[in-house]
Amino acid sequence: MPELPEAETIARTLHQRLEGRTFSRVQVHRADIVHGDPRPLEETLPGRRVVRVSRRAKQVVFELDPTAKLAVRLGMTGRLMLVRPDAPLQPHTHMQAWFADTAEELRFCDPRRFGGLWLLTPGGALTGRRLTPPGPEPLTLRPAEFRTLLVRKRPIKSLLMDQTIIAGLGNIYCDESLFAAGVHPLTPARRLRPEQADRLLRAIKQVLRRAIAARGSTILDYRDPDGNGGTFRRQHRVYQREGEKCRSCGSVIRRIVLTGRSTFFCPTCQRR
DNA sequence: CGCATTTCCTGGAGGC
DNA sequence: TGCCTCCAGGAAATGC
Repeated sequence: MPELPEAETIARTLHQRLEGRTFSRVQVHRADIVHGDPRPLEETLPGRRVVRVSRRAKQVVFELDPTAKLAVRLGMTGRLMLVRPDAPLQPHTHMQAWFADTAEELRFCDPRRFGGLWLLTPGGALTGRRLTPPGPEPLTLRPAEFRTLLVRKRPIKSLLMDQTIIAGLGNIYCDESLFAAGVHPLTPARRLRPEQADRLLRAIKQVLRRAIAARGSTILDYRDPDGNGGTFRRQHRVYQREGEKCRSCGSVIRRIVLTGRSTFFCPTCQRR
């Protein structure tokens, strides 16, 4: 499930390979995964040049010239791939794009279709699914601002999972950050002491930086544009380790369900 | 209003 | 082996 580090890895790879390239042809196989400007991508993308590929929250964003953006939400199983044009077409490939100045072909695949593409143009109408503006980026967030986000009494984990509060954290990196900070996931956010809040933000940044360095976590589906997995899973301390021993204290890692999501933590290292 | 629960969707896992 | 049911999970909609 692509979260911030996976989206960052994908965006960096695509930027390296597609910067300056101009779309020549696009084929959409499922129109219902495209949102935003209602004009078909087949007409709007060809002729536009890729100025930059970057990441915002968990989205991969293509900045184009003439001015437009293509935002890609990967959802659970979304993949952006760079392939040779003769590569066999995998099931659930919803879009293919070709370029005027490279043989590489870009494909968007998403079996579960929780993801999608948003074409954002100046003054363009917005149709289809909504792209809610994400909260602040954790890697550049200042401690003082982070503390002001923690005024709710919701459990800290459900707050960190809320993309409108803070962008880019999903189930894996929430659990790993809370462990690294020694904070119990059910702690009401407003009950965190300022020093705990500061420690949590430092933990979030460290976990994300290490995960980016490892090119993300591959559990089942995640792959980068070249089909390679990330290796951060080896460094997981709690995520999907229910019943195994805590690497710090030896206690048995527990799993609870919080707002419908599996939540893993060490009952000793993360006290209420 | 604030929070929890349900919905979307498919493939993989587990039961028998 | 094969069929069936269950379930994960991000984000939006719905419910309380």
